[in-house]
Amino acid sequence: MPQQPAHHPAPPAGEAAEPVLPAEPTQAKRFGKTRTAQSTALLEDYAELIADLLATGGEARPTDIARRLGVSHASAIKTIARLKREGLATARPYRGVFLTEAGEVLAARVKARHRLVVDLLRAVGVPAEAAEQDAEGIEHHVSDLTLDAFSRFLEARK
Amino acid sequence: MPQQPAHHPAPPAGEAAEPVLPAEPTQAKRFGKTRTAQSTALLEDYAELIADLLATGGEARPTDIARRLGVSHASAIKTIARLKREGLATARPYRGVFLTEAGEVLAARVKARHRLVVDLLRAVGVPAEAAEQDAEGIEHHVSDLTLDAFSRFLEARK
DNA sequence: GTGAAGTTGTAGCCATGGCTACACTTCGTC
DNA sequence: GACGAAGTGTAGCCATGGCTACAACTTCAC
Repeated sequence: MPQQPAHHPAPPAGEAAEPVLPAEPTQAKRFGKTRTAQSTALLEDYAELIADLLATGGEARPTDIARRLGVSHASAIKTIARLKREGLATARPYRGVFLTEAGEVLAARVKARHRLVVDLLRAVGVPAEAAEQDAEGIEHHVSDLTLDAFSRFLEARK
Repeated sequence: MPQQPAHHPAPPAGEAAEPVLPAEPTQAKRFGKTRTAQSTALLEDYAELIADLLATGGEARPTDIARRLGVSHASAIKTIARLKREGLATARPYRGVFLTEAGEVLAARVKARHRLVVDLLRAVGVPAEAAEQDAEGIEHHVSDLTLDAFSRFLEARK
């Protein structure tokens, strides 16, 4: 959804175009980051699911993915196309979806992160069902720094 | 972004339209919820910011809001229009933005939730800056149940 | 091999939430 | 009071991610 890039028709370009750092409010950076995160979240979810399907069932068909996520197959196919564009997956017509090297890496990272978030929520007393559910949304907004902290916290109280 | 509603032209409608519960996979519900959350997140952020501006500066002008969030004023105005549509804010042309009763309530809830999330992150060892930043994204995905757990956890170790 | 059923892909619509460009207030200064 | 700067509003574009409808392909049973 964010399409900041590509735009900015480059200020007049003739006249030095003032190098004014717009004194970007600190809140703005956070805000932008949050908005952008949402754009990768979907790809992360797909990568994770595809990895899961391939690992267990052996096959990741668009229809399976759509059913698991509760969206129409058309939506799934559209997103799969985007996965391909981003170099995370490969898929030949009527032949199922596979992850590229990069896709595998992403999936593994996402999966590990998901577990860590769920574990932390459980550790602070969140009921299992709520932990699973909320983790789904939370995980996409957890920075590496925070992840480290979670990890240390869990380690310490083990 | 989700526009599930309004659609569903109602299945044929002539023939009983099988009451088949599609055996909705549990994952689907979580997924849908996450996707939908994103749609309210923006309104929550705006409500909170407007409340903040009104409380401190006394005025909430579209341009101020835009600057604080790092978006163009046009984008801000568009979202303010949506706030109005949803009955969360009022605004007369060239006269600044105000929150309705409902908007105030939302803002207060969001603010409290934000604090709670930040406090919890800090409590498990996340550095201050990262806590603030990640909370911005996380807060929109924290259920009441989880919020309660956070609250109890913080209380217990106080 | 043929046909029906299921899967896949494409086209086209809608709302959100970014953006720029341009027009129109409003306000402060002189 | 007139003027220019700043703020406001509108229009129109783009990408994402939903959806339905329809067409094309595969598969499987017979």
